[in-house]
Amino acid sequence: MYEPITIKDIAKALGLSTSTVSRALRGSHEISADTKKLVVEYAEQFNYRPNPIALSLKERRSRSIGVVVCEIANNYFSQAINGIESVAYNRGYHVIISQSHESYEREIVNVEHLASRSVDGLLVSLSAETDKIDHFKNLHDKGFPIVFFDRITDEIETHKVVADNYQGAYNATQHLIDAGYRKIAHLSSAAHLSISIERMNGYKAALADNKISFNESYIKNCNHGGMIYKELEDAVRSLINSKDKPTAIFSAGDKLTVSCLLALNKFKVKVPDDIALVGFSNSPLVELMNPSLTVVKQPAFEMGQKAIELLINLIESKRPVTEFEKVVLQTEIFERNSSIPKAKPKK
Amino acid sequence: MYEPITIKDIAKALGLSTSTVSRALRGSHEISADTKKLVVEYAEQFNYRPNPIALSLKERRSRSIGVVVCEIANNYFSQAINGIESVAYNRGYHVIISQSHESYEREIVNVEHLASRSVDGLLVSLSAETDKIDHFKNLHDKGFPIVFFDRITDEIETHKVVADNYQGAYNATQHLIDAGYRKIAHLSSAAHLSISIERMNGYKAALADNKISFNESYIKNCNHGGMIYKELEDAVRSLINSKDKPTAIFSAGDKLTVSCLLALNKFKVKVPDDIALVGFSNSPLVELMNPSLTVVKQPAFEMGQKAIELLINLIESKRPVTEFEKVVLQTEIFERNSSIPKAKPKK
DNA sequence: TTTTTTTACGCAATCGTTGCCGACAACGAT
DNA sequence: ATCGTTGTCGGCAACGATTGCGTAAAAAAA
Repeated sequence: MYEPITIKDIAKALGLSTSTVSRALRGSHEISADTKKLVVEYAEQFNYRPNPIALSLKERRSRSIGVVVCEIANNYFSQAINGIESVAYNRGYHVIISQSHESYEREIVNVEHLASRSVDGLLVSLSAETDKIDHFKNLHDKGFPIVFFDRITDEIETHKVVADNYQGAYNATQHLIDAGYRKIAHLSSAAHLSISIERMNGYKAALADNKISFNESYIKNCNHGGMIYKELEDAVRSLINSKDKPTAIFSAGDKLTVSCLLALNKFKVKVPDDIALVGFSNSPLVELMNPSLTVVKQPAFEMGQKAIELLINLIESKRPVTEFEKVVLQTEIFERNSSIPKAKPKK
Repeated sequence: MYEPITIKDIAKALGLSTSTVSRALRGSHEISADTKKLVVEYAEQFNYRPNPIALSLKERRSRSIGVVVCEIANNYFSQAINGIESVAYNRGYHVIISQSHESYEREIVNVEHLASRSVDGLLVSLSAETDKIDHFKNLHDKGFPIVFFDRITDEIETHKVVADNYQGAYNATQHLIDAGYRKIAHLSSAAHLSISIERMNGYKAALADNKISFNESYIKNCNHGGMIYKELEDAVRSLINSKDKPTAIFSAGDKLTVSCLLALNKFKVKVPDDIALVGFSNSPLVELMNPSLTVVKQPAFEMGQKAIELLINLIESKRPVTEFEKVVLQTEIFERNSSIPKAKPKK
């Protein structure tokens, strides 16, 4: 079987003690040049690699961090993970990814699994189902390093990284208004999520600034964040069948935006002629869609980078950190065909 | 700071030895019911969790497996990873994902990093740049468990999981031929990859079976698997500018297919009127594209599941395994608008 | 009562590595 | 010749958990 060489093997082969070998390998000044050379060459020849598990046990840290997201098959998260990885790699950390699939139960299980000493810290974006956060609070109270990104919570004081969801939603809504749409529905994920609240506020503010009254029946929430297609389809159906049918939809999530277009196609609703569509999305493919989608894009890669930087700072900090940072990065809107200016009505 | 409770703490608090505590926790018959109850209740109260790192060191295994893929922001791989995760989770394994970004160097670094005793086995899909596989061979020769999936190699004898790329490519090509296209170009990833070879063979076989002569100039390879857009764009440009311009393109990869459509749009080539397009893709979004894409879809989730099952079997096998399995799963073709039957020419 | 068996627990080694302390030789200074 | 210093290196313990072996006390058998 696969039995890698250890420091003991080297010590035995060379007639030295393990401590001498260890020091020689780490270049300690207490070891003579001759011995060092001997040890280093032997180690190289037999391809010695220090056992990271033994090191973890000794140093009481694993040099790995856990990422808890709802889904990696989501452009926003896979881009964020790329950002996370790029920094983690350079700073000598492993990244362990776990998916909640928007389930509260699975999030708890994953967090427990990761936190029980196999990672040094956690990078978290809450699942859509999660409305209680005791599983994070307990860890955080014990001093376990956690950084939230994207879907954050106010109940825990720690570093946080988010996009400017308010402004992004405001811009999207304003863009629709500028294009001549006034009956704008809002399709969102679970209502309690931070991103949902902020985007909703941006949407409302844009309406208010344009003296458009807010219509409660235009708001549709999908509590499973679009994971369950039927939920989304029902929401879209009720919108297009409502008495005062909206002329545009602003959707607040990657999966929601795309699924919404799917549902509209299915219902033979023409976009943007019958209903315009603008949504949050990080997919590079929306440009190729029929019609090409106007989207608000989050700086996912940068958010991931910033989040893990903050986390590693927490982990490597000598004394307990009490001052926390909230990083807010700007979104960008890409205007395409799904929201081209509305033809003047009733001529 | 965060200092979790250990078996020693329990022993000290209860005036027992660590061995007694350990045995009590694992329900050994050598421990009296009273002592067991005492220990278990104390452990529960203080939320004791065994230190997985100490266990790893003792048992010489980490109960985690490494996944080496080119990119997780790719529908095929994120779906495959979901399959991997679903099985790993149930069998008590962690999954550590690393991305090569199609780079040979990074693949080597990642593999070394993972294999130096932080994972019990490896699930590998080769990067597009990889043409030497010594880094895997060395490990495999030492008895380190590896299972290849998707992009495999013939040079290492172990379990493998692939889609029926030959048949998938054959079907795609035949589909184009049935729709009236005969000048079919083939856009592929690096030529040496197993998937490229198999798909090329399927493509050639379909041409031959329909008595269409093979045209070398219709073959374009992107050695970076579509990671570098310009490479792909150059390939598409040279196809549409060639003397005997093809009327259809069969592309052999997720990123290639989508980028190809992007390039064709950019060059104002109408799909499918000017050039039809069929490609391998696992994106759920191709249905929404303009035009909706005809694709060959791989059973990614199932491939991931099967691959990790085989890997765990290897890891947990008592004696060295010498009989290896090659699992081949069928692809499925979804016919859409990018390959609708060609209008009769020259009327 | 004596011997044997059973019960219930502790001791110490182990996994691979590092930190601390002590040992011992060679050396120059006194 | 003695002392202190410096340069090299080994021994031991520790990180947290498991486990084979040993053994005291209690229970059962003689």
